[in-house]
Amino acid sequence: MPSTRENNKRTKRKSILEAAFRLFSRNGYNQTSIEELAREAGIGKGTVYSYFQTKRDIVRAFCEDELEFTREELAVNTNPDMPLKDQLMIFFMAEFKHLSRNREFGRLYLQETVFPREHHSDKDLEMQNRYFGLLFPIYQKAQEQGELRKDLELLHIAGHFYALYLLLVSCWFSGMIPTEQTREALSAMFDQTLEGLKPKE
Amino acid sequence: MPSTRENNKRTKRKSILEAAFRLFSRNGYNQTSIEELAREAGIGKGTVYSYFQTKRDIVRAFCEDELEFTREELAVNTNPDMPLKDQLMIFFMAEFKHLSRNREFGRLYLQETVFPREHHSDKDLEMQNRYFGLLFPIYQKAQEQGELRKDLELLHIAGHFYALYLLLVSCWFSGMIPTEQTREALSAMFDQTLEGLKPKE
DNA sequence: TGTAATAGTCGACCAGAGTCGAATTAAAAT
DNA sequence: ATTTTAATTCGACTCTGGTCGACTATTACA
Repeated sequence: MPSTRENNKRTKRKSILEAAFRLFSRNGYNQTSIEELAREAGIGKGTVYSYFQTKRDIVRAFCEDELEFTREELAVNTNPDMPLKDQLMIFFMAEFKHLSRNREFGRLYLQETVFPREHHSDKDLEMQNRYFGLLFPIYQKAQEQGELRKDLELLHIAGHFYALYLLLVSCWFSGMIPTEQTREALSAMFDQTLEGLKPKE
Repeated sequence: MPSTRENNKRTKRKSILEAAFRLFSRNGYNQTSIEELAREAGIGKGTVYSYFQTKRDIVRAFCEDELEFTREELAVNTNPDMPLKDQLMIFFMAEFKHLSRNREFGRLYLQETVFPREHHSDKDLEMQNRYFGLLFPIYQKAQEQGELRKDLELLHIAGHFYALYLLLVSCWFSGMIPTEQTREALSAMFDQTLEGLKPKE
């Protein structure tokens, strides 16, 4: 029995996120006040804070939903028999596409995720595990097929590629790499790395 | 002739930074109000804002000073004849030491530097150039001495190691790597990478 | 030395993030 | 149906980052 309450809660949460998306996208994060946001969502200011702890948490929730969606979609469209390089490019470029569509959101989310004030919470760890769960099998298979050295820990491999992705994103944010060149840049960095991680003949 | 004015300005700027260091370190960034900071520095609130545009700029200025100091010190203590790996470890661990001593400052600084709202300013670019200026010669020499493949661009090499350092820092902030294990973790990642970047026999 | 121009200081003020407890509404108990 | 209990909503309120313009000290110039 879907009680009136639970129903209401989910609806309101969604309407807050939708209002946030509209307003943040149109006017920017800092230019949108919580009061305005509450008005747009048709509720009182205080109510917003019973759904989200802080203004930033709204961004975070939005990104997490979006990211999950992106990754689910990806898990379907990806083919585990492709070469490692291709799979990595598809994965990280999808991630980047999501980021570039929501530059401001993505920025705030990354700031807090990559350099968090507190140690990772359970929620963070869960997100991380889901991320690894998506990539580990790909690296593992690549090891089995001789595309990667077998003496490397999966975690190190995953970290290595993730680090390069972070660098790309950082360069993009700071304007060193324009959007059109991101693919090429990432590709070059991955090639360089894959060259080093493949087994010796 | 050091005019009364310029003298005063430098003194005040310093006293703001010192007060900020004391208060931010003791009570945290968010727990310290500008008014409190002004009181500690012995000036009015408005005056703080004639020295720094925003509260965060205070952190930024502090870090830039500190970073410059760290790097100058390093330039003296480092020996260009050491193996590449050793030099890199010294450089990045010095950087990390500075970070871990001022965790909160470093965090805020990295957030803005790695994922900036705007494209890099002239000041940012200058910092970056000074950074590259310190490392490029090291990589170049390593290429000449056969420690690194010669077909790689210096920028790519520098980016690669910097990316790994960023990852380390991120893992440290999120609690995945405790302080005592940072050296070991960085060392392992560098080994893995150097293996891939060295010339084929 | 006196006066005009300029640089530097200050705190009252404003706007917006986040809190709190009173009021309202839904669910449970009788 | 009525009362009790608990969840939810709300906006007045607080606190703080940042602005503004009146005030003061310094310098330039007559």
